[in-house]
Amino acid sequence: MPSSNILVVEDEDAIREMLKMVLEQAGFSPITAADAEEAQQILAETMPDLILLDWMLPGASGVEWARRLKKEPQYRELPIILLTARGEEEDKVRGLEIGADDYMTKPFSPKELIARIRAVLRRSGKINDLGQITQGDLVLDTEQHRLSIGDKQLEVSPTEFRLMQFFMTHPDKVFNRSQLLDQVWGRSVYIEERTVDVHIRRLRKILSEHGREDLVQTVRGFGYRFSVVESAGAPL
Amino acid sequence: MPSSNILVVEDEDAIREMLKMVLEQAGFSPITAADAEEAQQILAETMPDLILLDWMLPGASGVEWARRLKKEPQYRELPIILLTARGEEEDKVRGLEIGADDYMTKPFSPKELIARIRAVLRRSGKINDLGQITQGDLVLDTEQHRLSIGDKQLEVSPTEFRLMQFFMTHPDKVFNRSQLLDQVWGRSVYIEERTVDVHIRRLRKILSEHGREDLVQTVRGFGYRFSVVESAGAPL
DNA sequence: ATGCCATATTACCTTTTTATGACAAAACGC
DNA sequence: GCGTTTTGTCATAAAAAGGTAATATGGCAT
Repeated sequence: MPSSNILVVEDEDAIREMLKMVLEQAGFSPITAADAEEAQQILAETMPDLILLDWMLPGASGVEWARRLKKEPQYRELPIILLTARGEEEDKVRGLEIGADDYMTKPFSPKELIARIRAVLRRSGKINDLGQITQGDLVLDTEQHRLSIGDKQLEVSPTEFRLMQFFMTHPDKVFNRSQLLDQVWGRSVYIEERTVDVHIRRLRKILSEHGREDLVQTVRGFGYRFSVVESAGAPL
Repeated sequence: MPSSNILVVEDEDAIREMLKMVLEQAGFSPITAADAEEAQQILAETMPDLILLDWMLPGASGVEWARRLKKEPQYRELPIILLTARGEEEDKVRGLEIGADDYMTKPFSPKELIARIRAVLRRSGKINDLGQITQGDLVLDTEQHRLSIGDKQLEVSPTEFRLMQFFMTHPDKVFNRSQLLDQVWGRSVYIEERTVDVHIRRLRKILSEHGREDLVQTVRGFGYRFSVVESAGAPL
């Protein structure tokens, strides 16, 4: 698996270098820029998987640049984590307002930074440029309309495909039956909530035939969750 | 009641439903009311963590109701976010005057709304940036509906989860059984007080299986307290 | 040492929730 | 049209959770 490219936009040399080191250490491939202009040039050449952006930048402010980025369709889905010196709520709200995916206040621990980057990357469902969504060794190809594990094709019905697509683009989050009906079947459909159970079972059956047992998890009293990470309480 | 309860008071059906969906999506548990009266009834039964209140309501105006609320000690600390169609400064000032914690003008983006709600909740010490509640090395994630210690998942039942959530959002404070029943089970439930003991025990059992022994403490004659700090009386 | 009271623990039963299997209607491909 | 697949629903089975009551334990005052 090629490592994720992280575009680091930070004007202070020391911090930029520090970030670069930390990211490399964690197995990412950082590309650095000192200001928005330089970052823009890099963007023209290569599409990173995530941007780490300093809130305060000389010239065009980082936030301003981010706002512009988020208006361009090709960059809309590019996750951005903002870095700021201050931890003021107001900033935070404004940051998230413009579409940042997360927010960190300096000083922060490298550990936390890495954790958040991973979280954001995972949340974004890692859609690659081929229109594929990957979760673990599952690959859902929207263009080909195929779901596969490795090179094995899974035979899924249309509804199962949509359900799977929704799950894979929203991993690790619980949804109740009503939400699933809304999202997968479409709002304004009058369908028994229990029907969701049935489709979940059908999906599970197919997955289990390929040795994937616990991807779709029951959250009793609430609904279901898709997750590629271990769910059970690991034995001590 | 898996996560933070948001009481939504909004008369327009469409907007109310939209808000409900957005909030659910974000992992909150919305409870809706169409007017102040209905909202008042809900308040009598369950204490939400935050109120989203429409400025203009039929009958008793939302603002009027909010003002009354803020006079009652038990509701004083309950955060309120006002929603209004107009963006007039005058309104805003009046809104904040009566004690609203934030203010949003329609139309607003769901993302911004969520960000503000989280900001307000966080200010009141209830939730972190990611929608998680952290106490020591315990992390309760409302979105994922997971409770974990480090990367180990704890298997808890719905009631245990709610109980834990309540404890984690109200650490270091003693609650008697009646209060716990009200808060965790919801007012208007007739349940034996001793039942709380049983659930406390079940929670303790799970926690102790992961080496956390004294998080839920007995306060003889009063009730129980959750605390991650060392209980007094254990000299090194 | 004893009685009392509050909490802890255990066992049991009921209710709630989810999983499953079967079936018929609907949609689809040919 | 006709056979096949897909889909939604129901009835039932299975599992999990919740609540209660009975009992055990422990601290404390007498």
